[in-house]
Amino acid sequence: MLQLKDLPTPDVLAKFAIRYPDADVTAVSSVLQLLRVATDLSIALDACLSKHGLLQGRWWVLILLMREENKTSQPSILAEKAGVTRATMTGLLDGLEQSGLIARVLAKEDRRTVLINLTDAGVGKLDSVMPDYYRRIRCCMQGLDEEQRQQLQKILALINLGIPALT
Amino acid sequence: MLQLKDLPTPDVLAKFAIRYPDADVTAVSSVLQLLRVATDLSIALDACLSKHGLLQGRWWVLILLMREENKTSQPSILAEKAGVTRATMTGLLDGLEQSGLIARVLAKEDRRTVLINLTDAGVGKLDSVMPDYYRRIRCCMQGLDEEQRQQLQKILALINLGIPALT
DNA sequence: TTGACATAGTTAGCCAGCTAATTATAATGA
DNA sequence: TCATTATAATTAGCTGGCTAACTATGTCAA
Repeated sequence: MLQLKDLPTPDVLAKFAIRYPDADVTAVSSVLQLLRVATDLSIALDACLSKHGLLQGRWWVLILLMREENKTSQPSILAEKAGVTRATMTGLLDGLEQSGLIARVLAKEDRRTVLINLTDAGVGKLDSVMPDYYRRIRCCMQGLDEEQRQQLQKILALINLGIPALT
Repeated sequence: MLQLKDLPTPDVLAKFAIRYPDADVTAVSSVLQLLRVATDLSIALDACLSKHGLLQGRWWVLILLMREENKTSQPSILAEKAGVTRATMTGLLDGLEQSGLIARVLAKEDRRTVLINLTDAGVGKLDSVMPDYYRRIRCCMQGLDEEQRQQLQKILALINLGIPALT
């Protein structure tokens, strides 16, 4: 995702709206600001993860495993939940296995499947990352009171409703 | 950016909040939903661009040039405004030049700089993409009235304030 | 039983970002 | 003046996504 450092000023938007009458100025500026804030957030959180030697993809796999009762799952399920292809998940798991944060174990009941285990080292890694990560999220949301957080969630849900119609 | 298909349910969040007391549950769920909606939006808009044979990076360069009075700029300035490195901008411009949408012209006053011109074909490409793009944005924001759009912008600005403190 | 199909995971190769090093030109100060 | 430093753009090589093709295993119906 691009960082969109230079959002259009109102007069630039207005000029584009003259050339392209389909433009809904307040919709466009809202969407661009939304994309921009999300990108900046994502970059800032990436920086936090990389301080701990992690990238977003691998970190998310650790979280997904941590959610499981027995800290175990399968590559295809992890891929689905993380929103990446199975090929990409293979690569993520390769990296995590090399770092000793997960272990691959062959399943007995179906020899096609591989079970992915979060190791103690993996749990330890999360225990060192998550407090830092959560502290940062708390910090950047501290300017919003509970009502504003609910407003945000409601508005995001409304936008989300419109997304399927785009495809 | 990951697609985050599987956001934590409230009870998963609560369990994590027990292990990691720094977690601010409503902050975390707001941020995750924000990232998720933004990613989905970005993916949907990418799909729109790719129908027209464009990728986000190249398309954004065309827009930046279109904003200029004389439809001209420089690689380093474009890189800064698009939030990519100059090396990446070189690659984006290579692609656009091959498609004939921009032209490189050597500057006379400083022979280190290259002037980038949006060609007529480049303008034509924007003229075919933008109406479609704007129509989609209008469509996904149509569920929000003017007041909600303003609320969103205000809330995003508040979050944005907190981001610098993260780094 | 066995041939067709489905599923799990991996491999190979592409692409668009990135950093670091390189080339060419300009600006500056002893 | 000319050595040093700064700047503009590019090139080379890395990485983590992707798609498509492949291997191995399981399922199911004729």
